[in-house]
Amino acid sequence: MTKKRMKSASPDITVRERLLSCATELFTRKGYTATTVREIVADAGVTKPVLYYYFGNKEGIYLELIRGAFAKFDALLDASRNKQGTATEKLLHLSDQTFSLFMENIEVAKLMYSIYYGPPQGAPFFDFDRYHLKFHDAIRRLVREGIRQGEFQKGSAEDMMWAILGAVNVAMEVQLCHPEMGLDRRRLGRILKIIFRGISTQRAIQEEKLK
Amino acid sequence: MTKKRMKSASPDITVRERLLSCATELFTRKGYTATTVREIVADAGVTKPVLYYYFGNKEGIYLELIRGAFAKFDALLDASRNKQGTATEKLLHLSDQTFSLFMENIEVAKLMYSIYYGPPQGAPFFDFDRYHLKFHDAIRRLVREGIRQGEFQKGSAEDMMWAILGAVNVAMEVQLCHPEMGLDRRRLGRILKIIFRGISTQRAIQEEKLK
DNA sequence: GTCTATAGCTTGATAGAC
DNA sequence: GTCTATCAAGCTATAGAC
Repeated sequence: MTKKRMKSASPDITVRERLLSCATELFTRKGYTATTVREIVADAGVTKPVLYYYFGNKEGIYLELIRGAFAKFDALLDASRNKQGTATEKLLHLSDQTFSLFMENIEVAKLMYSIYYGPPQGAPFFDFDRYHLKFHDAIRRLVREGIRQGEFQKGSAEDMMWAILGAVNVAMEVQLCHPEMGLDRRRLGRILKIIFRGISTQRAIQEEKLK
Repeated sequence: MTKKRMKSASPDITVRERLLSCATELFTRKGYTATTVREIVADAGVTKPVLYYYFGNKEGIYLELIRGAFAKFDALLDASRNKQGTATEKLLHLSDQTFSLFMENIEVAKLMYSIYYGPPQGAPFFDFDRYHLKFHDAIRRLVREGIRQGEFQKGSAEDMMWAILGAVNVAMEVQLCHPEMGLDRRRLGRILKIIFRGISTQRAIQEEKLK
């Protein structure tokens, strides 16, 4: 069984992962169109049929990259629904988890931004907005919960949602382009605290000690 | 003089502006590389030499677009320095003005995002980050002023700056991709009020009535 | 000068041996 | 699962007709 298979002791995950990793790097750096299948397989140290075996075609490996990242995000949103605690705690946790996931997949994130904002490149369509909306909804739901519980002020849940989203969003984008600015998890947490203080009731501020 | 010049009664500004407008639309929709000088002049209803007369070359008309928008932003920052009022008022005003300028130049903004985040397209370099930093600095300066005046809490001006920037930033990006979501000037103002409540001292909250 | 046809290269994709 | 060898479609450049 383990005869001539030294390299694949950890099974074919290695080759597959290496292909995904190289594809991400190239798609991000050169763009989807400008990246050739030949380059990807050369970087991964395999031959073309290997890529076609695992992913079917060029669109396949691209979609796998994107879908893989968003599958993790879906799992994160699911887990968030079962979390215990105050709305503030849940919102902090969701934001932190989302930001961390973004950081773990920063290369894929760069690619997504490039596709989303960049010029048409013939890359297969992916509904990024669907996930934007999912995130909006998750935050809005928790904000409404906080209002119901008397934790947040009675006011526009929509406005509060945008304030929170703005903080998470700016943290992600600064990490994307200026990681040296140090907008890390800890700082994002502090920025969110500012916003929670802005939307909390006096009572909640006393109890939670948001300073 | 006005013999065969009916069209240019409002002088050649019209032609120049029309070229800029058509170039923006094409660069944005198809990308810098994919747009040809031929297409630009065809859309503008002029001939190639007209473009070369006004802008020298393809890079020239591109840089003129970008520089034109940022020149207005520079003027706005200058005007902001001479503004009277509390730090909160100044920050609201600066944010509102910046957002409005963004909206007035939304097509150019789309192009900038496409260049900034998109794949390399051989477009001439422009230092977008310099303007990011200018905006950061302007906000940070006003936040520090607010802290000195006892208007904002003693705390990290950096964190407060990011919270405010996050709101302005998310408003711009939502307008870019989802104008139908209604994140307009008025809503941005309300979102900022939330953040100001989060960073203000109790005294300032009483006086300013940030609810 | 302008146009067109074609040679030659690059690309995504596959067949079949091992 | 991975390789060698090869294909068909699309692009660029240019030779050569007009």
